[in-house]
Amino acid sequence: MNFTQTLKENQFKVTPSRLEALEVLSLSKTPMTIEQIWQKLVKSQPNLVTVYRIIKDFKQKDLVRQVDLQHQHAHFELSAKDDHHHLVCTQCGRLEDVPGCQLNDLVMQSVRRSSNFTSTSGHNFEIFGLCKDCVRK
Amino acid sequence: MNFTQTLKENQFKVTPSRLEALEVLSLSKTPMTIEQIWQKLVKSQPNLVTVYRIIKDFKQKDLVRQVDLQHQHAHFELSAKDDHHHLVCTQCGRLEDVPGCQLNDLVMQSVRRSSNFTSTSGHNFEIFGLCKDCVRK
DNA sequence: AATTTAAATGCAAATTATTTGCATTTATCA
DNA sequence: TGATAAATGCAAATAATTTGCATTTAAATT
Repeated sequence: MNFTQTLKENQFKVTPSRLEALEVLSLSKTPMTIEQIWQKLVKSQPNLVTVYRIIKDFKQKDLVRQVDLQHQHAHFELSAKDDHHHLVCTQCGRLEDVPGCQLNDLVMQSVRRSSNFTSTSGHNFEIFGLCKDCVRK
Repeated sequence: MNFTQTLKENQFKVTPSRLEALEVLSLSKTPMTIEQIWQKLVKSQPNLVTVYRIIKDFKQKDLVRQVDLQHQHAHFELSAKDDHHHLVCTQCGRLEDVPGCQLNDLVMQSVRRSSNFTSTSGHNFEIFGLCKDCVRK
């Protein structure tokens, strides 16, 4: 995928931080916090505030989606990644991707029945429980 | 529902704040923030910190579930309420309950296929989009 | 009913996450 | 190459949540 093009298509100026942010997100197998993204931005080394702003703008343009794992901070992942959901350990935070998404019919059905909404931009589906390590304790 | 009994069953001391918190949550049609719960606690008038602690303890015992609407603070609702999910407006925050939950099979299937998890305590499913008022603008 | 005790609460202060204001720099376009 | 609007950095503000510690209270025991 061409990050420069992605940025241009979304009316963003092509800056080193934004390019590297896209790269970092695309390489990550799990949703990342702002702090985690920031630490991976070794080439551009932007200010933490800049990372907040970049990700916020990406979210607004639906380039990334926000994932809430009920930790103490938001997580983000590229929207371009395959639709999937997550298993989250409520004790240690351990995370597992659940590949594939069988929710699209349900989403459409929900919208069809709604009187306030006629379209959607995305959805989140997280499953909480104890991972095998935490069950032992 | 008998709130005193609910508290005792969960090894909580029966205090005015906890009783009223359960009452307030049970009367609410939408998930509430800590601040909103606090403002409704007119009889017991506890400190805001106490509300944080009460809800945290309730969550630990699965009396309430946390709902993330991607606003700037967490929301909570009684677990006893029917399993359902939410339509959330990404612009104005407008919220609509989607009654019923057809996700249990999917949750069980996900767990069956997982190597790290063998059980779950709950799940969240939120659908994001623009409500009809915000679409107009 | 009075006494004991662990748990619950209040208050002040700390911590963490996120945002804002403003001055400076930089990507883009004429 | 120069002009300009957007992007960035830095300091400080705000918002959400947590912690420490002293005091109060529910409930178990006498």
